[in-house]
Amino acid sequence: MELSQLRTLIHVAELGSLSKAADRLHIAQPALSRQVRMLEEELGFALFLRHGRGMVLSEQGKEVLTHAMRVMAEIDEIRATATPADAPLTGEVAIGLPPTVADIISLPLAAAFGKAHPKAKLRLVSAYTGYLLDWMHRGEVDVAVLYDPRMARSLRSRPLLLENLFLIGPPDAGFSTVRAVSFASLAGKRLLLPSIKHGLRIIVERCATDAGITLDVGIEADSYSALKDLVRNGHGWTILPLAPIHADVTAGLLTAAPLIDPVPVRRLILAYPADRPASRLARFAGQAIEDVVKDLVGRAVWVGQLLGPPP
Amino acid sequence: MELSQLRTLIHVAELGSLSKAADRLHIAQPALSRQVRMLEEELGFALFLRHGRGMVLSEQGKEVLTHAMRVMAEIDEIRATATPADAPLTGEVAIGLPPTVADIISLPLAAAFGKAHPKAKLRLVSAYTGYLLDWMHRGEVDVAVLYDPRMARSLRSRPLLLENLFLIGPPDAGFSTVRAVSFASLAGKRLLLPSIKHGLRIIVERCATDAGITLDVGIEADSYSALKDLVRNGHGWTILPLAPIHADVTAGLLTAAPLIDPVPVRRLILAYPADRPASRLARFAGQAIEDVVKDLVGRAVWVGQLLGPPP
DNA sequence: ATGAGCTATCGAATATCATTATATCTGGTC
DNA sequence: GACCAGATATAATGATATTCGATAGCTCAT
Repeated sequence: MELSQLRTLIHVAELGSLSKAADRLHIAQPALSRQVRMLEEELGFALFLRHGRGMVLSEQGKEVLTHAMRVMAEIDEIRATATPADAPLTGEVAIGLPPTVADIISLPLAAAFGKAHPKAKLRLVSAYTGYLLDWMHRGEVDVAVLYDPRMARSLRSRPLLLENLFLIGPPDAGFSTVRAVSFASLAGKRLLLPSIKHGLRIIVERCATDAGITLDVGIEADSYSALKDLVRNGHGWTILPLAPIHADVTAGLLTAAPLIDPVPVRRLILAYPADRPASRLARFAGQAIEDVVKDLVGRAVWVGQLLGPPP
Repeated sequence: MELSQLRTLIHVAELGSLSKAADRLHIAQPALSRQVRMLEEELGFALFLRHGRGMVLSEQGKEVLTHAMRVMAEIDEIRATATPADAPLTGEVAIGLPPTVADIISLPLAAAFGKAHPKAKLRLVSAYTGYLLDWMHRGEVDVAVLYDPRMARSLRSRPLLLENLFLIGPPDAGFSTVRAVSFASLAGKRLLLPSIKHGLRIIVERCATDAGITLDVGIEADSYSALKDLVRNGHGWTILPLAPIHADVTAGLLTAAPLIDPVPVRRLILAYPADRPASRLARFAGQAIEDVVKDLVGRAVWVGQLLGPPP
């Protein structure tokens, strides 16, 4: 088995054609034909199914492909060993972020990448934790911030932040971040919250139960920018982390107050896929996220308790 | 970069000598010299430090080595793709087990391997969770059963079993597995327990606190076979999972009773290293362990609650 | 039916790699 | 301090593999 054969496999599988792959790799097509054939002979089964217009991976071929891609990732790591740890890297990394988190850290994160690895291609994927989990397993996302799914069995994760949730109202509600509001006082107040499918809603409902009240939810909105707009226009209050609406608060468009008795908190984790080692860029991304979060918490833009990993 | 170069790197690094590696690989020494040199030229740094009696890895070389080994593991997986999922595999796998667990599952585990993969080399490593964690990180263990360390950040783990701990006494204590004993009734009784460093002792102490009593620990013994012998000879009672002493109980050498109020339980997890994908053999080992545990619990040899992973 | 587009095969040219023989280096020993 | 043993590096050579261009054979779409 040769590395060139694996590389050929990867490109042919992607392009679905020997000739196209030959074109891309700048080597003649018969060479690729031979490489594929030899690999198939060595393994004893067909990697591709030929059909007059090209070739597609067989089932076993798909499995081999995943391993081949891992091999190439390792080879890249070996090449990267040459360069010092903080040298600019190239390549791609996909970072998954929940929408509320993306809003607040996308900018500083991109800045950190621009400074440290200007040639690296950054893909910021904003989606709900459920989707992110799925994409992570499928290898389309390399690192992600998740709301603790408590079933991180196929993930490698480290705790990131225990973020406090704030009561958000329009300016005339007169909330202040230094004057806490008890959860019980929400009884009877009209609230705007995401639907029960959201982790955030579940947390809020549990707090309501603990406080011995039931919530009066006027409107359910899953989009949090919709929530913001509705609150700003006086349709009620909502409960969100402070970070993504911090700018609105300082601009006087919204007001926010800490909640207590109980304090609603949401646990954020930083997760890597467990079925393959994280690339250098992915590790850098994770570190950068931690740094950004630390900075935001230090500047009280994001309110919560930093969770370092156990030493 | 070629696979042969990486294989050479691995063997030379292990043997510390080009000539010895040449001997083992059945190729001439200059060939290896050339391969190493070419790899070094491609990477642009020294993989080995030459010193008249051989060569040792440089710091960067060590890092490259870990990647090279992963590459080889992936190549092995590709080769294994050829054979159907349940075909006999070859190779090696190291399984880490806490002593009490090793005692009860080593035999059926070895039997399962003998039947399914007779040519595979099995290494059963029996040690405390702390050591197993360490060895797992260093790549010397491929799968392990652990007492939940609750800090499995660099592990991929799945819950295995919530095992109940039993009160163990000599035959004349007259315990029965169908007659529960309350924790509170242990007050004033002479107990033999492992030292506080052990997870088991911590659990027992917490239960004692919950039950509002303090334990009278006569002898501390970390070796659990020593514990068994001491109990058998009337030096006191101890608290252990049922499984490893099940044979003694059926043989009438010891008696055991379930404890309640509270029920002391220990959480077992099945863990794989997270920094590299598990090999087929490792996955088989994990599956075999789950099967064995399931069987033992079904036959009431091991008393506890099976913890399937969430679907 | 026919042509476009693809893969498989063949032989010659080329490049690559392993081998043998030998030179060079290093570290310990007398 | 010179020598020797054991190890790595180098050179020349021959065997082996790989690539390339040309071409045959196949499949699908028009």
